[in-house]
Amino acid sequence: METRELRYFVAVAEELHFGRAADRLGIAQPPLSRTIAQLEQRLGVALLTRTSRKVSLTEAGAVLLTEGRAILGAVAAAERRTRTVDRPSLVLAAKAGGSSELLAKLLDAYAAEPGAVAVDLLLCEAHARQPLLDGRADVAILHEPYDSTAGLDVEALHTESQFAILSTSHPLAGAAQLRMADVVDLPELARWPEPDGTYLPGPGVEVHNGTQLFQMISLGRAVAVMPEVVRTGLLEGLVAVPVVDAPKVTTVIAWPPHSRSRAVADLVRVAMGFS
Amino acid sequence: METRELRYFVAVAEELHFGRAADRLGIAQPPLSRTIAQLEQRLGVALLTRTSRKVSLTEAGAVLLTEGRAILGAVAAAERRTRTVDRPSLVLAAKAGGSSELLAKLLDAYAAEPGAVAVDLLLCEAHARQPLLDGRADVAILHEPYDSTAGLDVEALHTESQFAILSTSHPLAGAAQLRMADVVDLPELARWPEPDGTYLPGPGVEVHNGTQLFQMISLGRAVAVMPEVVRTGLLEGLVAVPVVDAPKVTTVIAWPPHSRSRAVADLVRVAMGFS
DNA sequence: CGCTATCGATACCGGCCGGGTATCGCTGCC
DNA sequence: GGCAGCGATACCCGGCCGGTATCGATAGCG
Repeated sequence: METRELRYFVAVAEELHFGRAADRLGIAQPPLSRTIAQLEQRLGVALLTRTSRKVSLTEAGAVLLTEGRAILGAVAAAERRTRTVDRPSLVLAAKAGGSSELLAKLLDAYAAEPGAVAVDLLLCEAHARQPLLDGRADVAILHEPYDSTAGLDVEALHTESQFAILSTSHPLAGAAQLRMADVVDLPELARWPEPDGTYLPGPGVEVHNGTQLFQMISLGRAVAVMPEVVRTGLLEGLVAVPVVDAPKVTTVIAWPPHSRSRAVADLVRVAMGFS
Repeated sequence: METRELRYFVAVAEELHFGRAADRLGIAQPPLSRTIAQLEQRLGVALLTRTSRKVSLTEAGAVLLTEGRAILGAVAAAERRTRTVDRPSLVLAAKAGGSSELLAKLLDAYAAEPGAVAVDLLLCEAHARQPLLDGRADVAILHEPYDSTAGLDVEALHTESQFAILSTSHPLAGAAQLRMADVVDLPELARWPEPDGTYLPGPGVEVHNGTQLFQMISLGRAVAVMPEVVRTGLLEGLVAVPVVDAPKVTTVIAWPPHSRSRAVADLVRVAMGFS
C-alpha cells in the first residue's frame, strides 16, 4: 500500500464523492476511480459501496479511513522532523486561551535549564493534538478527557474539577453546586467542534472559540462546563458554579512516541517538576 | 514520501550497505541508489554519508529510520486490520512463559462475556509488542518497563517487585535480600535480545528464552532479575532472592490507538476488572 | 414514460518513472 | 600497482499514472 493510494482513498472517504475528491487532489476523476479499485482488489476487500448516485463507506473502509489518517499524519510528521533535525528548535502547541499561567511558568523554568533551545509557541484555536500528529509541533499541552491522547506519550501535570459557566441571570446561577444531570439537557449547552472542524448534530449552540463562547454566555444564549482555571478573570456578568460529578480535567504534556529530541525530554522533565 | 521510498531507505539504513539492501528488497542496486538520492533531494537533507567503503547514518537519517519503521509497521497493521474486519476475531499477544495464570483468568472471564468472540493466542518468544505494531495482534499483554509502550494505549493490570534468580550453589543464594548494585556487575548476568533480535555488546550471557535461561542458571552459568511470578513453579536447584531496589514490573494490557474493535474494548474492560 | 443531469466506470493514449544491464570512479588491501 | 569491493552514473525498456472521451446507470421531473 503506497501513501499515494492512502491519500486518494482518504480523500474519497471524506468527500464520499469521486469528482470532488479528484478536484481536491488536483487530478481527474478516472485515474482516481481506477486507483481505488486497484487498492480494493489488492486488499481483497470492498472499501466503498457505490451506486451511480451515492458513495458510502463499508466497515473495512471505515477502518482504513481511521488508520489511513493516522498514517498520513505520521508520514507528514516524519518528513518535517527529518527535515528540521539539524536546526534545533522546539514547537510547543497549546490551546489558545488555555492555562496561560502554567504555560508561562513552564517556559520560564525550561529557559533556565542548561542547554535550553528556543521554544516557539503554536497557539491553536481548536485541539492542540493535530499539530502534534502531523509534526508541526514537537510537544503539546492537552486536556484529558477533552483531547484524545491515543498514540501519544503523556505525563499528567495537573488535575482540576469543572464548573458550569452561566450568565448571572440564568435560572441556575444561584445554585451552590450543580450535577451533570442539571446541565446536559439544557438546550443552550455549548457544543465544540470535532477534531475535523465539523459539529455533531444535536441541540445546543455551536461555538468556535472562547471569546465567542463567553459572549454567548453573557447574552444568556449559551452555557458551558469548563475547568476551574477559567474562573480567574471571568467576565463581568458571568458566574462559575461547581459541577460536582463532572469528570475531572487533567492537563497533560504530550509528545510523539519515538521522540528522539533531547529538548523535548528536557521540557517534559521540567514540566513534571510542577506536579 | 511514498512507502516504497521508506521501505528502501529503512532497508539501506539497517544494512548500511546498498548491495545487501538491494538483495533484501529483491531489486538491483542502481535503482536503489537513485531512489535514496531522490528522497534525500526532496527532503533537502542528507540521510546517509557514503564513502565507497562505508555507509553510515546522519542524524536526520537516524530520525527517519525510527519514524519510518513505525510508519511501515502502521501500514502493515492497517492492511491487515482492513482485510480482516469482516471476520471478527481477536488475536492476543503475550510473552511465552509469562504470567499464564493471569492469562487463563482473563480468557475465561472474557469468554463468559455476552458477545465474546474467539480469542487466538499469539505466544511470542521475545517482545509481544512487535505483533501489535504490525497488526498481527489486536491486543497484547506487556510488561513495563521491559516492553516499551510508546504509541500504544495501555491499562495497568498488576504491579510486582523483582527477584534475583540464582542457582542454590551461587555465592549470593543465601542472602535474605539483594540490591541492584549486588547483581548488575555480575559477569554471568543474563542479557535479553533487543526488539530487533540483536544483542547489545557487553558482558553477560546471551539468552533466547526462558527454558534456556533456567537451564543456564541451574548450571551456575547465568543469573537473572525477574518479576515475582516466576517464583511459582521454580525448578529444583534454583532460588529467588528479593532485589529490594529493582524497578517494579507492571503488567499492562495494550492495544493500538484508534482501535475500533468492540471485542478489544470488551477484553480490556474485563481485564481492568482484575486490578 | 421518456428526457436530462449527474456521477462513477471504461476505453484508450502518451509521457514519465521505476527497474534492468553495463560501466565508471573511488578506496582500502595485499 | 594491481585488484576487489562498492556506490554512482549512463542508458534503455516497459509499465503505470494521469489525461480526454465516452458509456451506463439512476434519480428527478414534467
